[in-house]
Amino acid sequence: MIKLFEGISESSQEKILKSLEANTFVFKKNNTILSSVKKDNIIGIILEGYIEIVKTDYNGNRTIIEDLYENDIFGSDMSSISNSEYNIVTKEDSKIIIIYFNEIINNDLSTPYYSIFIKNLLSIMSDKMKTINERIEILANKTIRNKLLAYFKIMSNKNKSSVIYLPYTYSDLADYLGVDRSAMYRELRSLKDDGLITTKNRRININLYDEKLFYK
Amino acid sequence: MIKLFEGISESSQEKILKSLEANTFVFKKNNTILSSVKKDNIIGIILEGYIEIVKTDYNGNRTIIEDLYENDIFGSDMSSISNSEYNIVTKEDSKIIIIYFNEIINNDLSTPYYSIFIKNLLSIMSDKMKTINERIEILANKTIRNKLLAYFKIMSNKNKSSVIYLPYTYSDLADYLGVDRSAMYRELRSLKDDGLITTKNRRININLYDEKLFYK
DNA sequence: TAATATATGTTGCATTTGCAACAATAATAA
DNA sequence: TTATTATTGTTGCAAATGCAACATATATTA
Repeated sequence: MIKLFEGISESSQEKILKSLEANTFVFKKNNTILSSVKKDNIIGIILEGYIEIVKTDYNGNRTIIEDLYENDIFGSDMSSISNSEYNIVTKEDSKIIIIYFNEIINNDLSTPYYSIFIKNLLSIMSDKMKTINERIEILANKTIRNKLLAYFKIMSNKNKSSVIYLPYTYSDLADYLGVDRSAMYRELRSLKDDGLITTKNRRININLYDEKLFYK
Repeated sequence: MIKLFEGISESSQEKILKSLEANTFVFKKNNTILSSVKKDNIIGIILEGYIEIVKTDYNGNRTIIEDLYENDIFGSDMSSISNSEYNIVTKEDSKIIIIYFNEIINNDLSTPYYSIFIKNLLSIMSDKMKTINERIEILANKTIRNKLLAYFKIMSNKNKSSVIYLPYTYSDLADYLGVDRSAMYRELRSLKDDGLITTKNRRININLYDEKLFYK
């Protein structure tokens, strides 16, 4: 079920999409679907699949901005004044809708179903802001250790479990945390040595309970 | 002019605020207006003044999350699953509106002016997402030098000028960039030595043009 | 299957950074 | 005005980090 269309009949969905000049696209796995071009005024909504937004700067430094799944949105949050390149890459076969933000704002379709649509969008954006802010909370930490711990805590809270599964490789995690991969490994080892985590492949068990050690 | 009410008559504004159970508050300078308590479901809109959102973690590490002026919003973006404390502090006498987000979503007031209101909010949230994302772009840099440069570039682009004025102290800047103050000073000196910036108090002139040096 | 590419894991070393501690200046309050 | 507090500016040093260069293991593709 697509959250964006919650409470809206299929025929109304079509009317909305038509009036917004929205387009649905289907992409195969591992395709760059949008690079730097014209992502200023669009909102993309993932209907199916798994895509990743990756920033590459002038030095070739890769940063994973976010991983997006069904119901997630992108576009409204990409900085247009940066001189880095954002790439939107499918990690699985994916289906997305692209809407022009101005169309949403300027459309004066004041039907009940359109107002539900807008509220759904508002709600999705609010969720997304929380996600982006968690990212800031992680990145604002000064040490790799604390970045990892912040990441683990947030993931663990989300899953309501002390076990988390990395959604990507450890290299990607380093890119997500904005740190060097080998340095991150050192810290992971140190966390293991301190008994704060145990890992098996991309499965990480977190012992949150020894708070003193946790925040050393 | 308050962007949130753009295109809405004063009488309609009142109706909206009443139906959303919104409250307007006035605060004197240097007051903590909301601490950790119950900020999950609210949106605050700054009508007048200047407020700052500051995160303090278990170790006393301070992070400036954002500085907010007229028309800015807060609340929808604060992570509720973190174990850090967020404080919202007035830096000047300020006037804000607090709205419960659920009221917005669940309100079925489908009048034309309410739909304008929602669109205004959508637009404000979209702007805010851009701002938050710029923050990520800054924090994702590995070195203090590059964080500073990213910050300068973004500010300079915003002002469309190679001169920027820090909106706060250099100590605050360090907290904003998530780095140690003295280490930041060293980098500032190095940037000056390389001729990339000149400073006079909180006025910073940026020489963007020597790109090779800029991204060394 | 073999060949190739990607991911994991480790280390030495130079650089960057955080921390603590200090002095000097500027801003604010009594 | 003077006293007090906050900000600016600097330094030595230990710790953390990035970088480069590996070896090994695991996936992926031909």
